[in-house]
Amino acid sequence: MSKHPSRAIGLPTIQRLPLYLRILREVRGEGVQSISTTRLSEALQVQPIMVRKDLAVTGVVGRPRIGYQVEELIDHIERFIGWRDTSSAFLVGVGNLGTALLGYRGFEENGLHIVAAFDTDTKKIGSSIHGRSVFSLDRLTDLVPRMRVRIGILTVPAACAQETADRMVAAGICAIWNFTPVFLEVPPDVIHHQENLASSLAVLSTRLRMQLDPA
Amino acid sequence: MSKHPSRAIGLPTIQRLPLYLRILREVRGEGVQSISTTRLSEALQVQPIMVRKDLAVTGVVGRPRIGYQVEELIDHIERFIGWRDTSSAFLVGVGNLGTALLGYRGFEENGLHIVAAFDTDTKKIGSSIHGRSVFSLDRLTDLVPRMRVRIGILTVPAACAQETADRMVAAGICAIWNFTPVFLEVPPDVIHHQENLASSLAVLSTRLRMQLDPA
DNA sequence: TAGATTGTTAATCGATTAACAATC
DNA sequence: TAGATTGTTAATCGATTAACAATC
Repeated sequence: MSKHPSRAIGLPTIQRLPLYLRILREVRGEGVQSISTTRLSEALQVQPIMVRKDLAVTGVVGRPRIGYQVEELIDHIERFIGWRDTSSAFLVGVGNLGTALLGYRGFEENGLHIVAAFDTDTKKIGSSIHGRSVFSLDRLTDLVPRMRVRIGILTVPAACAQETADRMVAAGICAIWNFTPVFLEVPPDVIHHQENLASSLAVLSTRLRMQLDPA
Repeated sequence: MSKHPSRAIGLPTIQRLPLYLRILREVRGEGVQSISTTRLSEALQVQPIMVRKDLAVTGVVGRPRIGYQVEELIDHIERFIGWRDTSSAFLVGVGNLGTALLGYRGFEENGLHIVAAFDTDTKKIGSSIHGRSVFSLDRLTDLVPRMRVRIGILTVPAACAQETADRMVAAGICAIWNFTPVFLEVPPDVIHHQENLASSLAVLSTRLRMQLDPA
């Protein structure tokens, strides 16, 4: 029961943990029992010391000469991230992106279960998309507490992002995963995490521009 | 014609540039002519000094007391990122995510034009999705040079990610935007940028876990 | 002019990397 | 035992923030 230092875990570290997890699950599938940071660092193309530093935040302990027990390491990472037991989520906004996320398999293996979707379009309400019912947005207030859902995935058009977020908050959602390009204002106790394709594209575009036109 | 220091622009800076751009386009639409870093920093909830540092990399020059010319600033940011003239891209893998990206409007305004899609599924080949034709993957080698496409968007299943990336590279693609969770091996002159939903989810999940169970 | 804002130079902070003792 | 690997402590590097002179 290692007590983590409780505060100030770096964001980069948290972002790398799922990358290790993916490799670990892969080698577990191959029957590998233990693994060294050297091996992990090769797969991810980072320095071994960084891997050790990252893994340390989960409280896992390795053995010199041997490395880490794969099973134990997976367990520690999953616990640290909060992926050990599945969280339920609602998805609001069944457009292109919303539909795609409903069909995405990767969430389940990372402890996220989208239990239902919401929209304001009467043509969509009552239908079922990738096995999940689409409810009227009006039902949110009712269903969030009843189904004890804490996570809301926001995939509505930018124009109604803030308004929809407000409704999520009012319904009792604890964390909003925001796929719109809008900077939301939410109360300080509500977790807000924004996904930003434009930022990501900018990295790609800038590199490409620099390669073609170094100046 | 300010010459940027050419090397070592921080990644965080590049990722923030599109965020400024979004605000700037918004205020331009309202007829605003000039804007201060104070104003921008409020909209994005970052420090004003960071905004000035970020904008400086684009070579734009502001005026004390006034701020920056909105139009000029937009122009500089777009040029820096390489969004001034549109780049053509191919999308490979027309599953859930691929389909959603084909329907996403945001790319066009950020200088990315997806001109066609590719797949190996004969049921999809020959069809049209969100206005773009779906070709057989075999046509990639032929069409990349012919249409002078430099960017490839990879949305195939994880199992065939590396193989498909290899075909992109062989066809002459310069930059791969990888939406699979696979760490690709590509030649050093090929730009590779990986999108990772799991990393992003981990940030949200960890915060939620820490809020519920601080220890 | 007075004062708000830019842009530069220095200080702080955090993340990555290096060095090395401990250990199986 | 010898040697590979962990984990800790120190050094480096880069990004953010602070201070302040320059300027419109």
